[in-house]
Order: sequence, then C-alpha cells, then structure tokens
Amino acid sequence: MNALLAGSSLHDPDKEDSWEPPLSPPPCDISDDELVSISVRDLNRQLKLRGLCREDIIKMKQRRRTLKNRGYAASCRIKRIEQKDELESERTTEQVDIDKFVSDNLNMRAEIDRLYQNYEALKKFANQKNIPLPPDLEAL
Amino acid sequence: MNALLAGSSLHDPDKEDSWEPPLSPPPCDISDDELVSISVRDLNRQLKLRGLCREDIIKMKQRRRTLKNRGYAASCRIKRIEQKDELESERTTEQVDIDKFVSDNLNMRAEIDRLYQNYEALKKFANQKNIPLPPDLEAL
DNA sequence: ATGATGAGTAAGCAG
DNA sequence: CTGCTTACTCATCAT
Repeated sequence: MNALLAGSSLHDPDKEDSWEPPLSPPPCDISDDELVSISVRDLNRQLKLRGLCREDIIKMKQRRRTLKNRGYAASCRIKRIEQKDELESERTTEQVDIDKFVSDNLNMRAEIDRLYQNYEALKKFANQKNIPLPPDLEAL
Repeated sequence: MNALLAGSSLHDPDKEDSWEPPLSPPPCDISDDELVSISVRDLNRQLKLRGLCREDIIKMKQRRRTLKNRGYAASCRIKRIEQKDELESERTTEQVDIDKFVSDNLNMRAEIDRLYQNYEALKKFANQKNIPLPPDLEAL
C-alpha cells in the first residue's frame, strides 16, 4: 500500500542549507530512489555487474532496508493522521444527526400535544352536547 | 506534565538479554534516573565536585537532554493514544444516544399515528350521526 | 532550560 | 523479504 511513499526523504531542500539523511554515503552510484524501488532480483544483478565486495553488498542491502523503513514510517504517520481525521469527522456527523433528532423530537412532542388537545376538545364537545361516544372512542 | 515519565527506558529487562539504550556509557556513576531528575543547579554542583573535564561535562549535559527527550517522546505517544481513546469513547456515547433517539422517534411516531386515528374516528362518527362540528375542531 | 512534535533509524513482529 | 509499529534520537519550534 502506498508504494509511492517508500521513496527518498521529504525534507524541504531550500531550508537553511540542504539537509542530508544521516545515512552512510552510497558505496556506488545508485540513487536512493532507484535503490528503494528496484527489485531484489535486479539489485543483485546490478551489484554483481559492478563487482562489489561482500561488505559493500551488505551495506547496500542495509541502505535499501533503511530507505524502505523511512517510507514505512511515513506511511504509518499518515495513516495515523487519516484515522484520527476520520474519527473526528464521524464524530461531527453524529453530532449533526443528534441535533436533527433533538429537533425532530421537539416537533413530534408538539404534534402529539396538538393531536391530544384536539381529541380532548372533541370529546368535551360531545359531552356538552350530551352525545354518547362508542366505548372504543372514549379511550385516551 | 507527567514528570514521572521523563525517566529511564521502559524496556522489559527480562527479555532475551538485558537491553541498553544506545547511549554512550556514563563518564561517571550517575544513574539515568538520577541524572534526569536532578536539578541543573545540583547537577553542576556534582560535576564540579567530581572534577570532570569540560568534555565530560558537555557529554553529561547531552546525556541528560537525551534522557529528557526520551521521556518527552513517551509522554507524546501516550497523549496520542489517550486522545484517540477519548475520540472513540465519545463516538460510542454518541452512537448510544442516537440509538435512543431512533427508538424514541419510533415510539412517538406510533403515538402520533394512534392519536390521529382516534381523532379521525371521532370525526367519522360525528359525520355518520350528522353532527356538525365547530370549525376549529374540523382541522386535521 | 524545558517540553512537544515531526522525521528518521533500528528492533521486533507478522505475513 | 516486505510492511507495520514502537521506542528512541535528533532537529526545531515555542515557552
């Protein structure tokens, strides 16, 4: 996931003077971007092709792993922020829903009250006119 | 905040073999815990008392700063988790509220329906008996 | 000086 | 090995 992130440093080059990750200088001229994106197979091919000694090969592998880790760490941070943002926006959405429910509830309570008053008025009217109501309509 | 955290490493000592922070060994016998909690004033006193050279004093100051940073980093991580937990529990609470509102709404809708049906039945009854209703009771 | 935080490094776990 | 996560270090910013 997010393979593009596993690249070279994101540091802004025009701040103070140019910053360099504290990694040992490459034992040969493969750039960070290349080294981190090349396949293990191709890397081995390149290393053999250039005839590096065993130590340099180990160093190169380690540099690759470190560069990868740099990318993983960045993805991890981004993921963390995204999850936090997601939680926050869910929270906001829920709050909006709650406000809507509160409003709906008030309206419905008013509606219930209105209907109840009307019903009572109708019964009172019948009572005044001495009109007997069928039992099933006497209920509250 | 959380000054207690600015202490020594939290790594479990009985795992594999005892782990040691990658810090240069102390130029004298002050423990990490002491060094990080002692005041600058007292530290200076101790350093002078033990007659350390300028380089060792600088190293000691740096070790202290690093230990402090270790604690700050730990607080920072804990804070992050706490904030996330807080967000999640707020979200849960809100979800419970929403469920309650949904249930309330259903009940109120049923109540409204019931009152409305009763009211209509009463009007229908009046209509069958040819009883004129006052205009203000004709309303829905 | 102190505290907080972003980015990078290394260790360790999981797949 | 790859990818993720954690603890740590360092740089940097603010107090």
